[in-house]
Amino acid sequence: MTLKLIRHFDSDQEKTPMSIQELKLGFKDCSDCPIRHRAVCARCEADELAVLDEIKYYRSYEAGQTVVWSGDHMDFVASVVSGIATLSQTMEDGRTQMVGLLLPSDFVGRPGRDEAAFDVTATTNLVMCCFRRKPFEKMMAETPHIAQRLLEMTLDELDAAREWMLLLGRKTAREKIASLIAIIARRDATLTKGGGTPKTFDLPLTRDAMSNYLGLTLETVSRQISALKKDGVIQLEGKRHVTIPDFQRLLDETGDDADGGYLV
Amino acid sequence: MTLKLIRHFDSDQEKTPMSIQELKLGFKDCSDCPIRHRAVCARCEADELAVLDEIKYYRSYEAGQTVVWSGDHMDFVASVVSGIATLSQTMEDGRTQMVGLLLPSDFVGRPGRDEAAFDVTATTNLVMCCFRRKPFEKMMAETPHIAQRLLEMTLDELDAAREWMLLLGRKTAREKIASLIAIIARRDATLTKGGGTPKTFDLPLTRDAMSNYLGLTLETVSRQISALKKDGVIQLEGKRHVTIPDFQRLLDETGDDADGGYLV
DNA sequence: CGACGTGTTGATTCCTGTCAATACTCGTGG
DNA sequence: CCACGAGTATTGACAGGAATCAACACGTCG
Repeated sequence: MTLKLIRHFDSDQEKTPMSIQELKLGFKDCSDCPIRHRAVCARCEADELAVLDEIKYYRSYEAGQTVVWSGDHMDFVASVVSGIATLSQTMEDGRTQMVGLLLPSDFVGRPGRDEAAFDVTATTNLVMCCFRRKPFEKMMAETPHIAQRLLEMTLDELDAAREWMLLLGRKTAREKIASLIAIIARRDATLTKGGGTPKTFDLPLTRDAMSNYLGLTLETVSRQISALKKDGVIQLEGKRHVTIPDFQRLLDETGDDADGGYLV
Repeated sequence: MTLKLIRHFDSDQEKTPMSIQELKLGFKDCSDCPIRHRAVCARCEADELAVLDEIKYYRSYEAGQTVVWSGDHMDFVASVVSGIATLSQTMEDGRTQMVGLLLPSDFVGRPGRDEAAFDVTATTNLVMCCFRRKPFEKMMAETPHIAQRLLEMTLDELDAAREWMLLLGRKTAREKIASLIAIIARRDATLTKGGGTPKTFDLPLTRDAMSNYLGLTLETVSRQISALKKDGVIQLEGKRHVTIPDFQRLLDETGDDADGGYLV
């Protein structure tokens, strides 16, 4: 377990801002920020960052905590700095569907709306860089660099959502699992610069979270992972650590086009 | 059948721009345009419209025609002026999933990308207001009104895509059909100002298109429509004309929250 | 040790897909 | 005028894949 320097907030308690020092983020200011060149602030100049700095504060959550509930009042928007969060929807009878997977640099919240449309949950320990909503909106209207970057990010998310819709609507359970593993493997490769073979990484999601991502039950997820393992498409050490001996073999199982559209 | 004044283009033929007059659009310029206040140009001032006017041209397609194929080069972006188009993805073995339903005022194409990511098909006769991509991108960088509106529209689309993901991943066939009919009924009510009971309208999609929207087969769509009819949730005249005697009853079948989040 | 969270596996059900036959509408052409 | 075909839709029989219900394994933590 990591040190308990990351504080725990109950969602109905008043949350207090922290300074960078308190959080032990590992960086001092925006120029050292790990998401500096990918987040909503990516295009900002030094003077623009200074303005952002005025309205920002850090907040952290422990794995499993809810960041906001659908329908809650949200007085901030935020960027994920580290960790993973999920966006999800729940029906009255408890069926839930994940509708977004938020990774470092991803944006949470919607300018112009003060009510959360989805549940946001931290699936790992999570640090977010929050901006007070009103000043952020004002700044968006004044500094095109932010609005431009946000548009670009939103268009990317929309594309991803549409790929995801194909998966949910038309893929078999086996194809869904293969697709998810391929997505995670690709992302891991870009983060760690590990483009080699075999690819090795940890699944950052529980079976239950995977089932919510894929529109399956957790039993089906477990069965299909076992099947892919039995067929030699993946190898498992423990429950989470995956090795992919032949990435093309995995891609063949996803049902996607041979050339994929992605660079591998 | 409408007059054949709307010209037909084969997708591999050179497409020629048309003037407003040729197309018999029923309006003379942007200020009379039916989508003036909802499309990407909604926030533009008169002088900005004048610039847009320089780079725009109209194009029309007959029902069933493909507007662009996924992977095609696209030298324009566009707004739907009238008619309905769909965005869809197809897997190698022919399985297809609709990922967007484009109604009047909706935007097609992505600034900064010259290759279509999805198939765009006209499901009814369709008129689009096209902008040459390069000058449009230049203009976006210079006139915040366009970028602002596009961001707003893209965020709306992302929200809609996420609702759709819940439908695809977790709803039963019956709930999917009820949801689709409710969506169409709501939209029809906003267009025709017909908020009354019973609601009556035509389904603008074939059974096959509905199945692609919902991630079902057309047989299942047909069966569930028959079932809803048998149970008195909807009434049918012919194949397409629907009457909803009790809208709340229909909403109860969608699986959504009782209060819906939508104003009815 | 026992409780709990997480994950695997088995038996069974049932919803939806698949394959197939038929009906209806609309245009076309003999 | 009617036969014919194409496109659209309905319905039935059947199979199969995923959900459901249930038992059990494993590791961690108190």
